[in-house]
Amino acid sequence: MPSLSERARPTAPAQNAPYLDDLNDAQRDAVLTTEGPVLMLAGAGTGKTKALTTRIAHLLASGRANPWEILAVTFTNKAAREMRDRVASLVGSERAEGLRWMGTFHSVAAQILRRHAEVVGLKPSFTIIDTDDQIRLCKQVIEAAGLDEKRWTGRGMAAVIDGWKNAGQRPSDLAHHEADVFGDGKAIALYREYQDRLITLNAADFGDLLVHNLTIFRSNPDIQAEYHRRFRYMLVDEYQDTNVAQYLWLRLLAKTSDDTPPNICVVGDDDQSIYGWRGAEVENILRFEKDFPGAKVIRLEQNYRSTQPILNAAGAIISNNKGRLGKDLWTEQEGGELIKLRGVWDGEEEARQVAEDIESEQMKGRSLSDMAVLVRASFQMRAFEERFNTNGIPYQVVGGPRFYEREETRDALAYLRLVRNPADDLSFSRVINKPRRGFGDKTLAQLNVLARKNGISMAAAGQLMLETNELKGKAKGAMATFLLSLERWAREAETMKPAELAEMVLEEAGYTDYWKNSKNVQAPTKLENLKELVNAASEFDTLAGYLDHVSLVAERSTESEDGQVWLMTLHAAKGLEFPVVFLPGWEEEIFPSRRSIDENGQVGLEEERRLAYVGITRARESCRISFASNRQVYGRWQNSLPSRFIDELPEEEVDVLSEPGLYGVSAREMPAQSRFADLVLDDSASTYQTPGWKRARQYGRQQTNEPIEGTARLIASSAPGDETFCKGERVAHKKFGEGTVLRAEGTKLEVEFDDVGVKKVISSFLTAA
DNA sequence: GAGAACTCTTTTTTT
DNA sequence: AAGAGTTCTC
Repeated sequence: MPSLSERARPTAPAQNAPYLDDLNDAQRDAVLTTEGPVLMLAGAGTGKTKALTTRIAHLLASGRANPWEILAVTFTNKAAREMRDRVASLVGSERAEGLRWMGTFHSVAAQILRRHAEVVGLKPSFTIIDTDDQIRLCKQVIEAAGLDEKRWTGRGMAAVIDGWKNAGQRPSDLAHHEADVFGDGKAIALYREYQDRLITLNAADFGDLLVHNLTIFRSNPDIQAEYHRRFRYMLVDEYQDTNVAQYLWLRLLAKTSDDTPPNICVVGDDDQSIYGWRGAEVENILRFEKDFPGAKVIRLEQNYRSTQPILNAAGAIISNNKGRLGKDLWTEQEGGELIKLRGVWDGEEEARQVAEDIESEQMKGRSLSDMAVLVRASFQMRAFEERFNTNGIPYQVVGGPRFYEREETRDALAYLRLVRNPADDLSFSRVINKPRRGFGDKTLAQLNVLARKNGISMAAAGQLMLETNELKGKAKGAMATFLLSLERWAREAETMKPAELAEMVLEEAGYTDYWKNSKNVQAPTKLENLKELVNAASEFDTLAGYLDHVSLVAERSTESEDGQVWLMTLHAAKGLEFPVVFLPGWEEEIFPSRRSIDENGQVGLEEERRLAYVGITRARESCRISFASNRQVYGRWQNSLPSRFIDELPEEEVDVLSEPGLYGVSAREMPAQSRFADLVLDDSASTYQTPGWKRARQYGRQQTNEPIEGTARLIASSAPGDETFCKGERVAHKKFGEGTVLRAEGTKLEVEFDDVGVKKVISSFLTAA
């Protein structure tokens, strides 16, 4: 192996290169420290991608590495694409094209696995199955094991297996007691059976891509060494989101025979680790310096995105987390709008207020696409969509159903997968009777049994049934035709372009006609989608390349439109920024999400808090947080308390816009220590002491320009002197329906509602029934 | 094998 | 509430 000095062959005086000019000191340091391990701790909005891409450009421009010697991994295709584009703009597209090891963890791992598939018992043509197929396969395994399918679901089993794969564990790596986590003590056996079936199917799930890589590297040191030598420089984006398998994978690739420190640069922000629920380990980043002794830690703390109040608010919230590496974001900007906080009566009201705010910003000349509504969970989106529709505000949802998850695209792809890999029984059973060919459940079960018994694929079993004359009448002819077509398509696939092939297969299989003849109202759309699918295939030269693309690039419809408000989850917003950000639904149980805390306690809470941090730091100029007193969840009304994160906001950075008295829970229900307890209407007609309140009252509406129609009414009706109700009386409530008063203390009542159970309410919200 | 009636589930999401 | 999935019925 050539020594470091021989390898380095600078062609340009690096320190003067033009691409270094608009970097700050920390960024420049991150670019120029090319040798040895580097941990780049990059806070939100500190120019991380810039540093990363400039670093790659520098490695190329200075002659330290050829494009194919750089491994650069990200989590999403979007991030990979952005990285490639930005490197291209620095060093030209030819050199950027050569970065063939730049991509997602999964796509790089898939490339490696294709070359060494035999090592783990796969053929290079293996199929990459998605979550849906994974669940279906799990279901089959559960059924075959004779377990109660009600109790043990495919989804549950897939989740357990995913967890193990995220941790890099194969069946043989598991401790015996792990068998108890699922399926009556059969968890490990089920896992093993699942893996066996995958091999028979010549298929790998997403987790396998990484886990098989680990197996390959560990059992073949020469292969491991080959890749280690190849990847002279390694870069990892969003390191805080890596799971154990990815971590081990990186360590294997970075491992030198002589303990030379590897040239690995990881970039991340422990405060933005929000994917723990899918196996990410913040510990990986917290431990980096131990893992890679002598690592240089570079902190990017100058923020180029947000105003000081926004940074202060975000910083105050995140400081409640323990075990952080610690960063302090600062900005050269001065002043800026305070965080606006508003409490409202219910979810609809909240949406109405946000819509009004958006319209008033628009009136001031702000583009709609400069504003984003970021919610904790997607069910919260509906209220906003409805409101935006009634107000005629154009909006775009990020996320949602993906192209490649639709029925018709999955069917079409199943046909193509089957052409490439006849052993793919999942695809086989998906399309064998679509369009109808006269194969019912019976025949399918028969095929399955035969295939299992002989250890052959269902297609082969079909052939066998033809030869033994087990099929009769229509089914016989149909099976013969289908199998012959498959063979023919496979031959054609060798020469035909994927797009032509796809068109031909769908046509000859009768799949296109299937939708043409369908009375389904969506049939025309589905036909459109099929066309689009064929279209997409025309960008690829090989069927293999195309299928890998659709498996690994679950592209969401991301074409951003100008003049549309953004609506997305906090998770989807990571890495993005907007001048105006709305953060609705800051209520206990919703945000922080109850489930998160139930399942992961303090750890879960801290992740929720990081989510709050991510949310606030998306805002450039204006950040508006709101919470509602009542909300409909799963079709039931429930009342809620302001999120604890609201209490963690620094008072001096917050402007409270709510009107007093609108909050419909009693003061008793507020956590006693809450500084915002004052927001709640209480017996003594309340004192409002927080600075925000004082400001709000002092300046009133003139300053905030926030007419609150709905609440004004509510306030008026909750004035003292309201009617009161007695125990046992029947009452009616706008949202909760009718009920009986259980207890009455002044204006505060406990009512048992017929539909929604016992609630504490204030008399002003009730009428006699 | 299709349609109706029923039950169940319901976060965040990439690959 | 609503969608998905399942079961039942014809």
